[in-house]
Amino acid sequence: MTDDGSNDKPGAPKVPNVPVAPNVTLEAIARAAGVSPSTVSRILNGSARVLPAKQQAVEEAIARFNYRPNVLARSLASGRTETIGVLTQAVSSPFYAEWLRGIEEALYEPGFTPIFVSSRWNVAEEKARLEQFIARRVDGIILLHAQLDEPTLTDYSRHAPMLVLGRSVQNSATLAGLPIDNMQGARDATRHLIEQGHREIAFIAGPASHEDAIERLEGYRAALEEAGIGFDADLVEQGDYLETGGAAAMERLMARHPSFSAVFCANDQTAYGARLAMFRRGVRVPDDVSLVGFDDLPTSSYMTPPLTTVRQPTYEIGRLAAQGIVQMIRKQSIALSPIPLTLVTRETTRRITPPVKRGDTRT
Amino acid sequence: MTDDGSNDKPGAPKVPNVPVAPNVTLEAIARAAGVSPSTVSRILNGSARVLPAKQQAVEEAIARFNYRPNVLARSLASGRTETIGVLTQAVSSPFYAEWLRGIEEALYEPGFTPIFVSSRWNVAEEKARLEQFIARRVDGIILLHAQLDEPTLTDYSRHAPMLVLGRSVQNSATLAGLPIDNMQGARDATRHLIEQGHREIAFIAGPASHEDAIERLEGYRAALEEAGIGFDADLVEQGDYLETGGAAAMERLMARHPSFSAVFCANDQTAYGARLAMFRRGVRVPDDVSLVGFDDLPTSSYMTPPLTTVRQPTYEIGRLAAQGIVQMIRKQSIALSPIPLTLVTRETTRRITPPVKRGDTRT
DNA sequence: TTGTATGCGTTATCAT
DNA sequence: ATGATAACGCATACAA
Repeated sequence: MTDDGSNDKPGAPKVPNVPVAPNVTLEAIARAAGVSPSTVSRILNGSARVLPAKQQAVEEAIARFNYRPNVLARSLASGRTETIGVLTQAVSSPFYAEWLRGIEEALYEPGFTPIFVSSRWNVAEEKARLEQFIARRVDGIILLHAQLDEPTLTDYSRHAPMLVLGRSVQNSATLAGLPIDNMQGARDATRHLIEQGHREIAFIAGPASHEDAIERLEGYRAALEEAGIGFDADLVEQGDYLETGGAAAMERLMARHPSFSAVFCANDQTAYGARLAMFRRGVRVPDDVSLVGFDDLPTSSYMTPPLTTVRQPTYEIGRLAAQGIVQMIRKQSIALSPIPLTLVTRETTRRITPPVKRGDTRT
Repeated sequence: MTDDGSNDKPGAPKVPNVPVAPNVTLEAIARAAGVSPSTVSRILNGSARVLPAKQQAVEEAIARFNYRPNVLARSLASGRTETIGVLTQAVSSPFYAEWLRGIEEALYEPGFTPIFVSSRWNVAEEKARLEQFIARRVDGIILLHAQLDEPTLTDYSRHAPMLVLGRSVQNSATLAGLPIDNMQGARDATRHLIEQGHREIAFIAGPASHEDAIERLEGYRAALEEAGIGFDADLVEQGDYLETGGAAAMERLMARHPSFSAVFCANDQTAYGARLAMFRRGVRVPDDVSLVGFDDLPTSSYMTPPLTTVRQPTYEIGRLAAQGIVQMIRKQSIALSPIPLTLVTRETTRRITPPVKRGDTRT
């Protein structure tokens, strides 16, 4: 294993011989310092007072051998892994990025390490990944948009406390949900359009299998109805939360029903696609058509023009989730209130009725 | 631990009682199936033939108890963790997203699990994370843009084989680099601009501390010089690889030296910022100024207009890296050739000289 | 083919 | 305060 012997590769330069000893054990440290393994363990964990002299000797030995405790052995013995399983639908989605960052940063201080995996929008894989977490004996689990049904989640939560983001569940000591108010966000966005004078407002929906996509559709519908405009199914096109779907939906919309003055997209990626489709057709935003997205991805403020959208405070949500799961692990009770979303008015929407009274038209 | 006893919370509905047994051990399975622990182990790992009868009995017991082997114990005993440490500079950067996806997917088949962490562009943290990997006894390590010096890397590679993406190192059995040809990519991009008739080509650089940022600057310079145009330091502004830096640099550029006809940005994010700055000033792209980025982020093809940029096949690089590290773990030799980059010509660049001869001007 | 015994590197429970 | 000693849950060399 530890042969640092003859390099048979001719011409391979001698690498500088740096002192990081492989596989030093706690026992070796104990021997070197002339104490018992337990003492070393105690010093490592600060779990008891030790004579300064021995403390010194041990610390010196640790430094000299560059000793690193074996996390596996430690976890096996202690029953704690200091590890949080984080399940996303897709690690690479720009939408999850900020969540992950929030989680990672907030987990750093209390000393937990996140393990990120993705289920690739696949329920079977979601289940497999959860079982992997359990097999790894994670101390807690954070789910981003779980698709599994609640009984199953409750079931898994018996192994480790679980926090589900973007979903409301029957809260217990080991299972909690942090709902996000998609309905309200979508309603606010639509209201904004209505206030700007828009009446024919198209909607490009997300996948019908997503709870939040449905909620956003409902928010759109609710705002329409409360304004007395009424919902027109003809103005709704199906997207898939991706740019390609947004572009395709927009094409269909323009072909079928070209009279709308505004489009509300179920998420920003969809809006990107829609924007491109309009650009191709020479439709100007916002001069000809107003455009609103949902999520406020980092790049949305750099679109041309910058996209008006509904902001999810994902980084903050991530932090909240991390703090929450740690509290659950420590068996402290937590109170999670639904996350409100806020409309960020940028430059893809425009008023199409004459401004009311002596309107001071600041956007 | 396993008290599923009285809920003291009044009104809490009885959750469906689902059968996932906590902490079943291999030994319990052995007992239930009437065989020895080793037999169970053998069946689990397929490490030896067993009588079909016993095989059946064991499998049935496993199913009945919903048994999941404890990964920690298994790893501690076997010395293998089936785990790959993946160090990024920032999990949330759109730039790393596709790499992670490639790595994750390619690691899936051989049965390895990636552990993603980020060092947040901090060398000290990079080191800390690496030591964490070692403490976790990962079987291999993939580094995305390591900042640590080569001797240190070589040192760490004694614990687990390491693969460094975007960098060339002295290859050995345990340390390998997969360089990316930034210089070539930048030169191609600049050449493209030159071929389009541009002479005054500005450059917004990346952070000087980044090797690849320097290479890109060199590529830009090389193309200029080989075309006899010559490098003009006055046309170079400092960016930071982020949108904000790109916007600020563009502002300075326009104020200081407004005569350029094209801008080449060290990465796409910088280009996004530059694009916005021009939009604000009413400078049209590509009519007034041509714009080229670097990286080809997923959203770049949805910019308005879609961004001409240098494409890094990140997903494929991720897959390559994953396959490579597995081979190194299996002590197979690998050959990594530098990754070539390709220019993706989209719509932010435009020819500013009359087309040569009967030019058929397809973009 | 199968079972027994030992080890993996810690933590934790005892005494002392 | 410190040191033996027994878990932790599994793999594996060895014996049968």
